[in-house]
Amino acid sequence: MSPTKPPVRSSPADDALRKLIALIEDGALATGTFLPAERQLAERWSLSRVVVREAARKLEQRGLVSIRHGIGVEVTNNPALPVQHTLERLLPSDKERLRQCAQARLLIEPELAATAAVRATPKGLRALKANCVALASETDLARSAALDIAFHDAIADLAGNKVLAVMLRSVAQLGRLSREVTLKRFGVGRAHGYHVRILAALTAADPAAARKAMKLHLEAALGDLS
Amino acid sequence: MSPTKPPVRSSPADDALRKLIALIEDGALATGTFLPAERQLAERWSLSRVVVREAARKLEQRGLVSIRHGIGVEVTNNPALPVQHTLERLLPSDKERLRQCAQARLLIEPELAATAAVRATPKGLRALKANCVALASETDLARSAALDIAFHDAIADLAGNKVLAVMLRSVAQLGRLSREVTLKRFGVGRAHGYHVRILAALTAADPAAARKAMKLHLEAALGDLS
DNA sequence: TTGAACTCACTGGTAGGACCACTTAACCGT
DNA sequence: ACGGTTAAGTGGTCCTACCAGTGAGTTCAA
Repeated sequence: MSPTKPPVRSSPADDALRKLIALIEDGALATGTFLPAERQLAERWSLSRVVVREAARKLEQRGLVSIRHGIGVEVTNNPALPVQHTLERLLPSDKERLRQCAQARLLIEPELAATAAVRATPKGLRALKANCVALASETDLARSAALDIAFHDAIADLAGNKVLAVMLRSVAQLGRLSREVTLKRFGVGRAHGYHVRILAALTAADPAAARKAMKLHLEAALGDLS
Repeated sequence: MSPTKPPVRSSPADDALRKLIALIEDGALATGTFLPAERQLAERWSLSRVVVREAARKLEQRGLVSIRHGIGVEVTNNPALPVQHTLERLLPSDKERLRQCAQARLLIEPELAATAAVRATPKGLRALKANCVALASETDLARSAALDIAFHDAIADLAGNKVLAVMLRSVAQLGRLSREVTLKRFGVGRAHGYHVRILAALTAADPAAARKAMKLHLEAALGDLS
């Protein structure tokens, strides 16, 4: 009798998940802001709190939000997080994980740098330069590491390949602590020097030079691990 | 007074998640088998059904299991799945996603092939050969595509870098349908020819030849997209 | 005998209400 | 002005009942 039954496949949980994703991606919920409370969303959408909860959990697993007990659900939008989880599970040994991440970076990043050299925009270059300046005068270790990662992320974004960008971001964040060790041992000066050279190659729109500079940088930084 | 309070941070949900992960990774629950019913696990561990549920959902998001209404929770162990989700969300456009995945594969796979050439074991090579033989005589399109993906996955495993392997697996599965199109248009013959050449290079333990053969294979297959 | 429909006992999915645990900020007495 | 208390907000957990798919066994008619 009712031909609309079979075709529709929506379940309440899927609906809630989709709605939340839409809210976040449409910019209605910017990163750093908080989602409405679970109870509110449940009432507003006429759903039980359970389904809202599960939708939020899925978002958390996908790196879109961060759920904090007693605080709320914060929009983080870190697509690299699920990849990090996967790699941490697959490679429990810190040492081996870092080694393979290093290998991956050595393969991916020089190519990203080369691509970025030909696709860089003035705006992007200015941001990289600002990062370099900030790194030079930064004394706090954690912030230095964050700036370092941001520099590499920005280059990946400039290259325009989101697939490679999210992969790089994942492995880079996984090696975050080891990077702090390196920075502590050698200071930020060495990293800053390499960054400047990479930036120069990008500004000159010289792919070969960018590739080479990035390769040298990584080999120096990653060589410290052994 | 009680110094044991602050240090312990375990929450019921985390406990359940950890227990399930342990069960799966220790081999107590092989892939393809089913987890005990939610109600059973809840009673067995003296937890509410909610926390067991949430643990199962997290496992699903991480690609470890697949939850099916009315059936049960099946262990799948597909670490590439979360990465696929991420990429699908980041690149909604099929065309652009495939283009960037192709670029990523072109960068990663030749290097994996080269590494595999020097690290291949007799057992691994036999498996690859069996895959080649199966592909040659396979007529079903979907199964052919699956064999194709399996061939590339096996090479990634031989290379020994799980980071790159999971990345490759993700992008390869994302391009699964486009691959079926290619296979349909050109038949399995062409793909089989390339695979044979790659296998020969691996058997000869010749990294340069393996790299080149893989590069040719990808360029041929991916060129069909344009 | 065969086969199609039904029944029933599973599975996960949803609902609603009560309460626990954590955070924050406002409040109040010292 | 300070420090502890309180209260209201958040997510976290529990319980119980019920809804919704799935599959196997049963029944009964052709």
